[in-house]
Amino acid sequence: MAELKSLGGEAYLALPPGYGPSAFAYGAVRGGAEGPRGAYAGGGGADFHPGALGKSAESSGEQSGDEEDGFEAGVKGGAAFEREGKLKGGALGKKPKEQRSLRLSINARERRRMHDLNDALDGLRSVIPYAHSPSVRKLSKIATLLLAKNYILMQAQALEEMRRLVAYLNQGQTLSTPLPATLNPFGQSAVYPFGGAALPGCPEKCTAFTGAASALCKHCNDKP
DNA sequence: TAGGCCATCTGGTCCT
DNA sequence: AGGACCAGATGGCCTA
Repeated sequence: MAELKSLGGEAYLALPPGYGPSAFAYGAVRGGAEGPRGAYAGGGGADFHPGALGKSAESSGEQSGDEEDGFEAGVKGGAAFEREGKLKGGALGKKPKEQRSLRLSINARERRRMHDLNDALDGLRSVIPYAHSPSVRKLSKIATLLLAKNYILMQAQALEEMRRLVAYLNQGQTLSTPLPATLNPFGQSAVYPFGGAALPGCPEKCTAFTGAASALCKHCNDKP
């Protein structure tokens, strides 16, 4: 988290209570960051055959073994399935063997879908600035999403501040000139909250800025 | 041991 | 009809 704050200089990359350091920065790898735990080694299915679901096959669509593995009697959901004694196909009057085959196919698709989702989350993690050390536990899903959101907000504000600085440096131009729509994806009313009040210590210069202490403002930095 | 996180199964719903 | 998406349920693993 320290790394995050150092990048932004502010707390935009901080997570809400509960998703903070305790959520992922233990400094301990949980079964190996990309290790067995993440490799669907067993997952939930009590009788699920771990070996058949290696990471290599998950999102590639190669679920050749799906039709066999995972549907032993004791599988978690399978138990429910047995209990219910019905499913879509059953209602349609399919033979039990066809029902089972259809169910396995649906399960495999869902598994693949979730693996793709996890791959996307991994991709998101890879571009979020946090400690990517093997000694640091992988960000949880919720932490990844919250951190990504804050990171986007931080980048948006930095961009806005940079634009205002450019306008300020170009003294000849009107500081209040709105940015072209093409350069302001958030429109006139930005989604990120910061006001336009002058900084107390720098009223004559910082009215053009956002109201937040700015590392980009020379006057703010000069004044004690 | 409790709580957090996760993978998987499942049935329902919506869309093509 | 088949596929995608979703939410609930279940159970395993890990950490405090």
